[in-house]
Amino acid sequence: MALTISELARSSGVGVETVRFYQRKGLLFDPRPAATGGAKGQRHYGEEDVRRLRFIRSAKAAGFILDEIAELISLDHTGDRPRAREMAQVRLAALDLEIAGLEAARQSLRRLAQECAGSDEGPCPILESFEETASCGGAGSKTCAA
Amino acid sequence: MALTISELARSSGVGVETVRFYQRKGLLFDPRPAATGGAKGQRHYGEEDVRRLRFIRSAKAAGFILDEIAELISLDHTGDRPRAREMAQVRLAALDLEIAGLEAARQSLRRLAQECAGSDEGPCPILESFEETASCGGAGSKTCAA
DNA sequence: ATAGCTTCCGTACCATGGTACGGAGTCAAG
DNA sequence: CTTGACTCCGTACCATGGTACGGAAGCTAT
Repeated sequence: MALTISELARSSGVGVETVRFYQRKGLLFDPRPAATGGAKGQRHYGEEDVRRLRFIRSAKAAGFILDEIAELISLDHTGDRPRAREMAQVRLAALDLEIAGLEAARQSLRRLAQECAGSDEGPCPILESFEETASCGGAGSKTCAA
Repeated sequence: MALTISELARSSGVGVETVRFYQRKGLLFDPRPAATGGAKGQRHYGEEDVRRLRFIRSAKAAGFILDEIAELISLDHTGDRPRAREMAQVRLAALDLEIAGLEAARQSLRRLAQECAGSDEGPCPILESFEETASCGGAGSKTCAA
């Protein structure tokens, strides 16, 4: 129940340097305000830190950027529900677009993989295999959503 | 049928600077080898360039990075089908993981949005709403796939 | 032929999310 | 009480994918 930084890092599958990076960003408690842990120079971590680090990983997976994650964490403290709801809904909409884009891309890609199958006969039109997927209906992650 | 760089850019919804960036990266024909267009200093673009630019956009949507897209374009010229198939399948597998991750994230996010709904009563556990989504089964894009 | 918009080109800069380095301090075991 | 591992901290560096800047040269309409 009193983890070192490397144990905390391992507990969530990130590197020590990443934990320190998150501390600098304000996503995790920073030892510099001393007075928190116990020892003078060295900080130890507990359940709360593990939970926060896991939350960061999950929120990142949902497509939030680190600055937004910082905001979410502060919202969790202040309890600003309208803002929390808004952020969730905005991200949800973007997520739906991203997923749709990736699914369209998957179709094209499957087509490419199948047409270029066999050994050497038939078509293998790499450039053409995506042709119908232009415009934002089929485009993806960063380009069209976000 | 003889576009300027800004017309080419607009035709695919990117910026002029982006087109030039792609040229530097080797994704699009580069005017510097002169002898291609017609005029001395200024280059004009045709259908081929538009198609390539659109391909880049689609391949990016499928999650290929620019270096991979450069390789795909060269494969289209050399006709190395096994390599093309391999790249498509690797990306396809990664894409399936990414989509699964994003869909898991969507569930969590929807839960968050719903629980923080209403006006002020009931729970709004921002940090907890992702708790069950740890590990790679529910993690996403960059972190777990790729 | 001169103004005013593009183009060309190199170079520099930006955000995002880390990753690495080097030196000093701390801690626990032998 | 020294050795070796781990920590702290600032600072620098990295990849990815652009975006911006500034000067020269070209194109186009008046």
